[in-house]
Amino acid sequence: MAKRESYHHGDLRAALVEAALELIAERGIDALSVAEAARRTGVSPGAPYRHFPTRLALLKAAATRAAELLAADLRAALEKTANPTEALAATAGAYVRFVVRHRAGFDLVFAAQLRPLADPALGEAGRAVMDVLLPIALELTGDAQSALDLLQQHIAAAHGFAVLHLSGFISRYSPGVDDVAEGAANASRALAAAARGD
Amino acid sequence: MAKRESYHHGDLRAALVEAALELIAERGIDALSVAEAARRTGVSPGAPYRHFPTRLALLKAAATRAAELLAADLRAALEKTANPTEALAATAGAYVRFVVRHRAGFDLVFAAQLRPLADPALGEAGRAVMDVLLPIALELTGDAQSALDLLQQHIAAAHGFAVLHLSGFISRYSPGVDDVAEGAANASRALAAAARGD
DNA sequence: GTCTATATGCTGATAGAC
DNA sequence: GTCTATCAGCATATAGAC
Repeated sequence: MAKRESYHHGDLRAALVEAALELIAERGIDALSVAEAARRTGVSPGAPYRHFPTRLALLKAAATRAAELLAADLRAALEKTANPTEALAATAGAYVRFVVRHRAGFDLVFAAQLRPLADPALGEAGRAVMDVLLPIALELTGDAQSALDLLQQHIAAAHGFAVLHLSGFISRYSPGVDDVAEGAANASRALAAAARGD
Repeated sequence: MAKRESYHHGDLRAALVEAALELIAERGIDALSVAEAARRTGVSPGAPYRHFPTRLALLKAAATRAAELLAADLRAALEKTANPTEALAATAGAYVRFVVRHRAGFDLVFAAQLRPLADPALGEAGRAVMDVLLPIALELTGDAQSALDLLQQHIAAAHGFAVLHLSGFISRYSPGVDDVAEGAANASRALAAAARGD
């Protein structure tokens, strides 16, 4: 359902969200600026306010889009994984790559600042991401509480690898993204093994 | 060795670093502003430039101080730990508490932005932190490479727990810092067990 | 209804004169 | 150290063109 191609853009809203994601990828969440997103989209500084009443609204839209992209990446990583442990490890690697590419992950999608529960689209997108991971953890642990615990550990480890790589700590030991992704995958294998009660 | 108590402060430099750490704790690393640090210290906006040529220099000094405080917290956590696994777990919990309190940890101390290797004081302070953790990992694994791998996993997991708690993700499942610290400690126990080759 | 042009009012990083 | 600029970047508001 494309818009009527009225002005310079058929869909300025979507273009702004894309620009916002690019900006976040380059300079981080805090550096997102409505003015800069407008500049990159080739519109005037006031134009975004037809679509987003405030900077926070644009950030929420970007977070929602990020969650959709993340869920897709995680689902893709799950194809051709043989067992639950390897499935979990695959999502760890995919998550690291996602965060390194977009400079954002669960921290953006679930940022308290965005009140994700108050925004239906964002809340739903976040839930969709969790829905990809929860069945894997459940399969590994059997009961719901242990599954949540494992998932927390798994996500925390992957997120830590990603952000510490970005800030430069991990990269002084393993320079490439591939190494970092593999490191996170190994951590998740270890956590899965422990959760299975080995 | 106090300065000569010339103007309003005996030691403006130290006061500014403290103010910088407070600001970071309240609003995050990106929000550190020289002007605000000056305001809190009760001096004019230009005063800090007598001690720090640039905002980045103040940030480096704050990172150095943070590393010293972190090393002290980790050492304190190690007292009365019975075995290497519990020692590792204890540092995970202490690290989470530190990051939650200061809104900064390894990401600040080793931030590539700060070129920690080019700053002797910061580089040394960062090394001191690692020197607290390395022996524990070595005791667990026996060889250096596995120790580094374990340490990476351990730090990444603890850091992930802390920052995801801060952004609001973890806190929707476990509200208190204590729970989060314990979650990180458990993750490190699992990682240690796997590294020991269970 | 969607945008452009432009302005307001703020905050910050520095610079220079005292 | 102080004070007083300078200059930039941003969020957001408004007026009017299409």
